Amino acid sequence: MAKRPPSPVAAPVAESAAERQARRRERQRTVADVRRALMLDAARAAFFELGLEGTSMREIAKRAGYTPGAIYSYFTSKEEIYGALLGESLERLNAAVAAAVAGTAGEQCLRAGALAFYGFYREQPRDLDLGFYLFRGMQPRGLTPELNRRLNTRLRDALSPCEEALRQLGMGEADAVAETTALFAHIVGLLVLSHTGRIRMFRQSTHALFARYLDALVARARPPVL
Amino acid sequence: MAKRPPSPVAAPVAESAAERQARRRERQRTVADVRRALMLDAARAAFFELGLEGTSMREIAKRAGYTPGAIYSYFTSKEEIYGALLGESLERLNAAVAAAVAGTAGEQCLRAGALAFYGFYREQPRDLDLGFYLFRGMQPRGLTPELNRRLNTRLRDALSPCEEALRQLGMGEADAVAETTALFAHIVGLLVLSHTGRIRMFRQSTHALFARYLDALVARARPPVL
Amino acid sequence: MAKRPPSPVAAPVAESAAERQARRRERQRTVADVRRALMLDAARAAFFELGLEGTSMREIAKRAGYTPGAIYSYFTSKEEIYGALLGESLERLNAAVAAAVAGTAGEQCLRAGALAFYGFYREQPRDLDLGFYLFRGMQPRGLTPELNRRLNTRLRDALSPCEEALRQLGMGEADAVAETTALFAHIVGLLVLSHTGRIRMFRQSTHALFARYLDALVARARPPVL
Amino acid sequence: MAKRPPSPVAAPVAESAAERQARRRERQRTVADVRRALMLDAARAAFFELGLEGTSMREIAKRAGYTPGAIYSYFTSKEEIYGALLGESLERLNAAVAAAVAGTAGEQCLRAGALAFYGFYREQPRDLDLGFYLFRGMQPRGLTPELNRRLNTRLRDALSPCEEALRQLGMGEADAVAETTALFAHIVGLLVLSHTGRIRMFRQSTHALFARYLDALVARARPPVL
DNA sequence: CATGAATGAGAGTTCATTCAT
DNA sequence: GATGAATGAACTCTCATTCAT
Repeated sequence: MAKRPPSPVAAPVAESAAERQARRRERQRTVADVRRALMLDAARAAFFELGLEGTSMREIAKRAGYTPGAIYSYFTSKEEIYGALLGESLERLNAAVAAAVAGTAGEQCLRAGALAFYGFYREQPRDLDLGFYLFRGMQPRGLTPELNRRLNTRLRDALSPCEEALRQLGMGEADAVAETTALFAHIVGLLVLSHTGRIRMFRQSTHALFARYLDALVARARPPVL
Repeated sequence: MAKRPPSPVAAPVAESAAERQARRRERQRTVADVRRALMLDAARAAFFELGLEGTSMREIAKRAGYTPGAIYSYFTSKEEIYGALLGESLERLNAAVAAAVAGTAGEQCLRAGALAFYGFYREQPRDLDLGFYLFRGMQPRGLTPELNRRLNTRLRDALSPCEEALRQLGMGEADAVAETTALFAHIVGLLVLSHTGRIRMFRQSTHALFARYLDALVARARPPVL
Repeated sequence: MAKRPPSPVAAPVAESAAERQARRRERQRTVADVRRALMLDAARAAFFELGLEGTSMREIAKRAGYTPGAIYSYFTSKEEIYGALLGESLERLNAAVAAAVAGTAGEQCLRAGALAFYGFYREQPRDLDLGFYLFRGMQPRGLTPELNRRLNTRLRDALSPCEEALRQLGMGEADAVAETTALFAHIVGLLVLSHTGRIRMFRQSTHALFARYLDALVARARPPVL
Repeated sequence: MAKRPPSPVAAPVAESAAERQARRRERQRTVADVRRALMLDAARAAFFELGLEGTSMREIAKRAGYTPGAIYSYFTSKEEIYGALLGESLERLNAAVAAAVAGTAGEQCLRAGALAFYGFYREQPRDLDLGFYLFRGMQPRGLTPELNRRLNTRLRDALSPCEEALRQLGMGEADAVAETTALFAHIVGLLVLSHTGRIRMFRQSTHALFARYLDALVARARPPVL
């Protein structure tokens, strides 16, 4: 991070005007970076506390100890802040995963890495919001509890044929429910990834992935006969 | 109230005042229903085009051919509109699933039902937004394509240990990538369901479900030695 | 109230067309009066419960069992309702006073009448609102309790010279406070009456009345020397 | 932060950067105060012209030469404006009273103070509205002059027993009318003070005060026989 | 670089009143 | 006479962003 290269042979004499200017520019850039980071800290704290859409530029500025206008010296828009925050979130994610898999291999590595990834977002949902452009932090606001229950029921209704089929295929009660829930989650996950364009980075076809999941599920439900 | 003098010789076809009033009321209710549906159509179109949070009451009114105040004759708030729209979305979902599984059983039913569920949201992402309160607020605008690519890379980096582990366990190249992507989707799906409270309706523990998924994945990666 | 004059020589034969029409008109007017009264009842109840400015035409209509438009068949505007309500309030006031003074005379009458007048408004502040065009029922809304206290203090400060003077003139502590409060009330009362034009009906000069009050107060404070 | 290179030969008159900044801050605060006062002026003018509830933030902004949003840099809500205006009104009241009683004592002080208090509100009724939350909402518009006259008559009717009693007790015609009017004003004043909670600040009972007034009135009406 | 006042657009909601039916 | 949908204007307040200083 220290951008000033150690001058190997420090000239005892006065530095040239050009050198002085270069050093000054560098120092300024460092100061600017610090302040930028300070604002990002404020923004992250605000986002995590108030949600993406509950956070105004005023709020960020206040928390950073600046006035609204000052932010625009470091970021061109609110969205740029969002982008910077997302980048930083991903660095933390990578660090968490790397720490978890350090010194492991094979199955242990798979389990550790997957759990770290899962745990990262599990513990800090706001990072998930950040990662998938989710406003409002996915809270059911304004829906009466009763309406919410009714809607949940209908959602579950749509999955009941699958649940019933799993039982028909010989699955136990508890397993059928668990597998239906997992199926539901898998579908939602695939779709969120698909709609946010995240799945493209794996060059995978959403359809193919889903077909694959279904095959494995059927295999689990109808165990090898022999 | 009956202003019509009693006709001494009531024609058998003439309807009574009460009947007329009843018919009038019904007609009005129908008209009201039609207009309510009209507004819902406008709201759905607006939501689908502008996103949930980009849609204002003014916009809905304009699309429906009304002034803002008129909406409040049919809905008490913006959130009620959202609720109505969500309810209707779920009805369409159930209809789609029911049609797909009609006359099937066992594995065929499982596959048909799951595919219908998946396909419903696949084809109309806004229904997914609706169903999971996904307010997509900031999207690409602030994210330059180049930044987006860089972020995607970092996201993928976080999953590379798992991918590598799968290969170590003997999985082929293509399978390893596919399973990693599927793992990613499964995690995101579980988390979205968890944060929106949808998983509660199955009375399942997110952690247990994830452990189960991991076990199955390991089993797939390291086939029975027999 | 019965508007139909008793027909002295009731013709046993059928009444003329003109008579019939007259009777019908009268009946209709009676019906209309009843409905008007019904709406006034609803309006009064709403005003008394929600205050003058918290009451909307919708609210009045709902309480009367009608739709908003219907009101306009009986009143040309919200303000006309207010006028009618005020008239009716004054009738109740007169009835209350009349009942109180019935069978009294002299001092007893004075005391009974004044107390009845006072008690009428004391018990039902909304009638006071009505009588003096006071919106919001005179509640200090939106002022923090602390600010309210501060302002009250400043108001009292403005009266403290008078209080001090009363003590200087020989009045006891308690009496001085009481007389200051009474002075305050008298001033406010005179001004409210003056600004609402109510004092004109007595053809009295506000100034003269206030001078008179002051003279009496001085006399009370400095009792006759002899 | 100091961008000015240190002047090797500091002129004794040159102010330091800190001084300059302090001066700048003060100037800005003064400017802000001026603008705040400007907005208060606009608000007062609007209130005085349109009444408290007829004045919107838009109106205030327009009169101050700003857009609605600008007001919120100086006041957090409409009610805060109201509070500030009321506070300022009370300061003017205190100044007026203080000026009037300066150098007086005893009876002279009592008369001067009371008259100043009375005169302050007499000359500017809107200050009275401000001080007692008198939102005059409906006023004459809906009350035709003729209806107003009729209502005034009924109001006077309610007081006629008292007027008559005063005459019975030996009071002259003119005095009876004056005392009745004064009684009316006193009642209204007490009630307004009571309903706005202003009487509480004197820790006086409205009832006791009214009884006291009545006693004094009776004493005036029936002079000591001696 | 930082300020902070100001903009301008827009948010959801309410209301008295009108008028075709 | 009554309905009730609809209007149109208004309401308070919030926000990202700009810009002279």
